[in-house]
Amino acid sequence: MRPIYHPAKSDLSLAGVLYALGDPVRLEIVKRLADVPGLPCAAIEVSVAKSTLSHHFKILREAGVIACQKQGTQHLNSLRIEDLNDRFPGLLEAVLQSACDSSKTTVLP
Amino acid sequence: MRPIYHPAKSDLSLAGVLYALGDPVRLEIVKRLADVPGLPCAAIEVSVAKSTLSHHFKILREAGVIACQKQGTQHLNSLRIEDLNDRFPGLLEAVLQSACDSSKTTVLP
DNA sequence: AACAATTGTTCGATTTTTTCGAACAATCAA
DNA sequence: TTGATTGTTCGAAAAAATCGAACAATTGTT
Repeated sequence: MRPIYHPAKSDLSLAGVLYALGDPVRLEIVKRLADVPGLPCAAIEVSVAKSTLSHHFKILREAGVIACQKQGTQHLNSLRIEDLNDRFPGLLEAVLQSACDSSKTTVLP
Repeated sequence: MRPIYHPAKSDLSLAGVLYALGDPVRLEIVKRLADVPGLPCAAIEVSVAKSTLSHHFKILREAGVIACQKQGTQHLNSLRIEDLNDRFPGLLEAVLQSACDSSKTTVLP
């Protein structure tokens, strides 16, 4: 497998990060990773096809929202909290607070 | 012309707002409106077709990011600052601060 | 009243993105 | 080896973005 691409912190763009966050499935992924860092893709329970979920992880990764590390057959994902806070102070906190405090965030159709 | 649709504050979704903000053109619109409330569409200088710009305004409006009021032939746009702050505390401030980078950071009421 | 100018929306076609299932690749365990 | 697990890639279909042209609403001018 090819090495997994991650953008440098300095290459993150606000529009790119907001775009990555602007999808219910991806927002759910981010919310879960905020609670439990290091989750594999399969630990996210959403009602989309496996290939679509893989696509969502790729969007998040290439936007710089998450980092991904191979371990065995799994890909362990975590939020790039420090990088995000450094480039966009307060953004992640605001997103996570809004995403979690309602707790009725529906991901399904 | 039909009356212009604006979602109620309670209908705003985080993913919808983030999606609306996750585009360079729309982010530029929001940035300009943060500086100068009440701008008509034509005051935004971006390199997209007029019809595309109209589409971007519609996305922002239907996500609840901006409100739009007809006055003559113009549509005066402004950010729904209070509604956004009420539903997603800290989000707009973080976005505007990162979007405007080191320049003036006049943000919230 | 016309008539044109200004501002923005809507329409139809093209391009781009998203989504899905199926096939593929990598790793581990028996 | 074989099988199970985890995730990616491929090709086609569905959805969304973009553009230019045409349209609509209002204002100003003749």
